[in-house]
Amino acid sequence: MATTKLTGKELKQIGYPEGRAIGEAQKAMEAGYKGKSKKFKLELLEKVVQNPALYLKHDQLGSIAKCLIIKEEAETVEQLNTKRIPYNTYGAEGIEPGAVNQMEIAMKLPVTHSGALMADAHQGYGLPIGGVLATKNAVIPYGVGVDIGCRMCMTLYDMPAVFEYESLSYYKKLLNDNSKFGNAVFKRPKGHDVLDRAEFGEINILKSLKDRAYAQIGTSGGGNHFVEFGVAEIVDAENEYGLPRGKYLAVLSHSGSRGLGANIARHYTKLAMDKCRLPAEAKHLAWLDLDTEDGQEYWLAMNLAGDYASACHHQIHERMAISLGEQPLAMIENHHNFAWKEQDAEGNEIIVHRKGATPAGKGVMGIIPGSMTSPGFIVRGKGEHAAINSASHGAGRVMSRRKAKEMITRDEVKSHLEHAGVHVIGSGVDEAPMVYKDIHQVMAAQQDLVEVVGTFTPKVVRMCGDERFAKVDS
DNA sequence: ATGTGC
Repeated sequence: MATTKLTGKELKQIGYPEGRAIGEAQKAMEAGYKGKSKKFKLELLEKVVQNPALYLKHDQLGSIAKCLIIKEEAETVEQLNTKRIPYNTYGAEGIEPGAVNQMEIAMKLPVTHSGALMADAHQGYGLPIGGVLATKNAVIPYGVGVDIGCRMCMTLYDMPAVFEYESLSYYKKLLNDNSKFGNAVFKRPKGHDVLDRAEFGEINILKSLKDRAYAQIGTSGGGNHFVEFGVAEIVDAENEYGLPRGKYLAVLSHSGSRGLGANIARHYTKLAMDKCRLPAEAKHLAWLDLDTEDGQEYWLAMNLAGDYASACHHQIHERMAISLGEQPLAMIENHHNFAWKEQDAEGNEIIVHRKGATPAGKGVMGIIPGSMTSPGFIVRGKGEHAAINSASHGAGRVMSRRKAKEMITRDEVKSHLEHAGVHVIGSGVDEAPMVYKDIHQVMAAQQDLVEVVGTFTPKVVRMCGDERFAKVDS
């Protein structure tokens, strides 16, 4: 019964390790010991964990014992290398020491091939945000990040890019009608091929995530995610879209894979940390070998989450195009939280993790957003091997969310936005423009990595209003 | 990032 159901926490208290044994124990108790008291169950399970070998052949408890024993055999303790592989840093003067420290730990992993630190780097879990890490046949869930497939997407329109007083309410209405933030979802979610993918039926964790993925498709979530109208200005006449130099009305979106990716990340991070034991300072860098079932499963699930994130953006832009009554001239998009199979300079396969970094292989197009009141950039990668074909994924935070809530007032943000002529729906002070680094300095630090094809100036922005904090609405 | 918890 619900009242006597054991929690993972209780099982850990009697000595159960993180991992499958906990789930097996819960299952066994529900199946064969349903009427028994909590005390009885806990005492029984404690005996199993203390001497699993005795219970291997037991009808109800054998599966728990198996997990406990196999786990012991599978668990290996990995050591860090004493020497770290050298790596390049871009814009070092603007990067906090915590991020550098995390990168240096990552460069000592036995599976590390190479790495680079981007100019917008700041501290994260395991690998810093703005960290690029190439490994040999291993994938690090925390090297991808919690929001798998977090990405940018921009559409450009052959429409006048004017934002006068009369047109503001029109753009605000389009944003309100065609995007959903926070917990909100569309009443009638659009279908998409990604929802029919076989992985949803083939991988256990995905079975339980499909319904919510269906409900949340086309939504943006929270945090630093946004959908905005603005002015794109193409400055490179030799661009691959055939766009003449000049100004365009543009829609820019930033979001990821919602609950789907978050739960995939959580599941496989736990699994990796369970199977791949590392010294405390590196524990979040636990990896999955790509030749194992878990590693292959994560790879498939990660790619599904990436495609789902992409689908969400495409639906946002599709809804906008319908409302605008125009087809976009071009769409530019890129993941910036993901892992790819790529090749090093000698042609060997490497697994490149970009955790808050823009792919910038030669000729690869991408978007590097600034802040609400500073421009973003449409960029073309230069294929710089020293940066592992990468660039920053934005300006980078200069102030934590918590600090922003302490230091910045709603009025300050309001007057800052007013002065810049930017109109905002939603957002909190923790996403105020002043919490970000100067994008121009960041771009200056990565001139060898990308060339600028165009700029984007936000005009009407929608973010997730966070009612717990001062809401900025102007 | 995430129904922000395990």
